Amino acid sequence: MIIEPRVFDDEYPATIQHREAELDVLTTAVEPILEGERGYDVLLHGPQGVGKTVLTRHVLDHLDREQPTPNVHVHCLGKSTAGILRAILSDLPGPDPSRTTARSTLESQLRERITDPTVIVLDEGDDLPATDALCVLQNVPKLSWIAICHNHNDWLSRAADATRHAVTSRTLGLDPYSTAELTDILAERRRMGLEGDVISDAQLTEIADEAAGIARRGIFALRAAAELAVERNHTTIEDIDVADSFARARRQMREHALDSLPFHHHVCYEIVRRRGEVSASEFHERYSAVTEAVYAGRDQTPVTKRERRTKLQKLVDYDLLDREGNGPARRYMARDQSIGSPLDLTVPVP
DNA sequence: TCTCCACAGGAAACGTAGGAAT
DNA sequence: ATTCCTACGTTTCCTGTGGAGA
Repeated sequence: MIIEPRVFDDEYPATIQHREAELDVLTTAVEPILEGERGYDVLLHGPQGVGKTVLTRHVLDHLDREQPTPNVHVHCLGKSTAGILRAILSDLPGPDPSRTTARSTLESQLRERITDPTVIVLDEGDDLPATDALCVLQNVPKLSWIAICHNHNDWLSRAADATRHAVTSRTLGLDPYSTAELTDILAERRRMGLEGDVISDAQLTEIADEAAGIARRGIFALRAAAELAVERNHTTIEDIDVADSFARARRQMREHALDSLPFHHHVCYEIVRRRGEVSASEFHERYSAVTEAVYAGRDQTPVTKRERRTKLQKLVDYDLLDREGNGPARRYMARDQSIGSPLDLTVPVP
């Protein structure tokens, strides 16, 4: 049924549909590069899964075909200024900087290595204003950047004046797609990734509608529907497969997110998940009760309350936990209690 | 309404691993 | 071999906030 699984991956280079105006703005921003000049800096914003990264890749691939232009894609989430600079240098020709190379050294290496127009894509850049990375990059003559974030108002209010000034005329927002637009996008994936007519137009529209304009959600659901049909020995995707696809797609996205997190996060997640819902005080009480068993024989040691709060925040950001209330009334709950940690954690339930 | 307590989260300090310099 | 330097993860300290109880 699925003839080309890659079609449903985030990185798959599909054609860009229903983003003509946005494509134009981004293309104009990199146009000076064709004249050997530095491009314009851009802030690209919009909800998760509406194609910000895909659009950026498309524009840079097109630019590269017209005139070979180095570009570096950096995942900024959780990185410090030095971490971002190091990631850029690692991707450029030349020796990789070490973990402890001084920041000032990284800055001068960057200026030395970037002699031709280069574009840096700062993906997941919501926390960039808290770092000095943009100030450093703005001082590299031939370098321009495209920062990708979710909430641009918040981003701009936290950004340094120079940064805000650089993107005032080039802040570009991507809205969720309409159901009709997303149906078109899904139809293309159907054509490239699935056998014949295994799914009807009406079913595609249903998926698009349920995805509420979020392309990634729709594409994941389409793949999930096909997987379910195969597992159930259906010759085509049936309505029941479509109906069940959304839960499976959400589950896959969350499992992937949990997989990517380190040990402490798994401990915190499991404590909340096994209870379903806990208050902050119950959480800390439980953490203290299980640490001896959970951390026994490991390199890591239990973390303090303050650090646990940071881990919980990350789990909320990753859509694995939800929370309600403020202060002492705050409660944490698992978004999907059926998703367990892939690590075999022994968190005894009393 | 006031006081107390626990939590949230920002900022600074600290300890450590590991690369660079001597 | 040693000493120094750096980034990073974590802890410590702190201020602000909200609910519970008097």
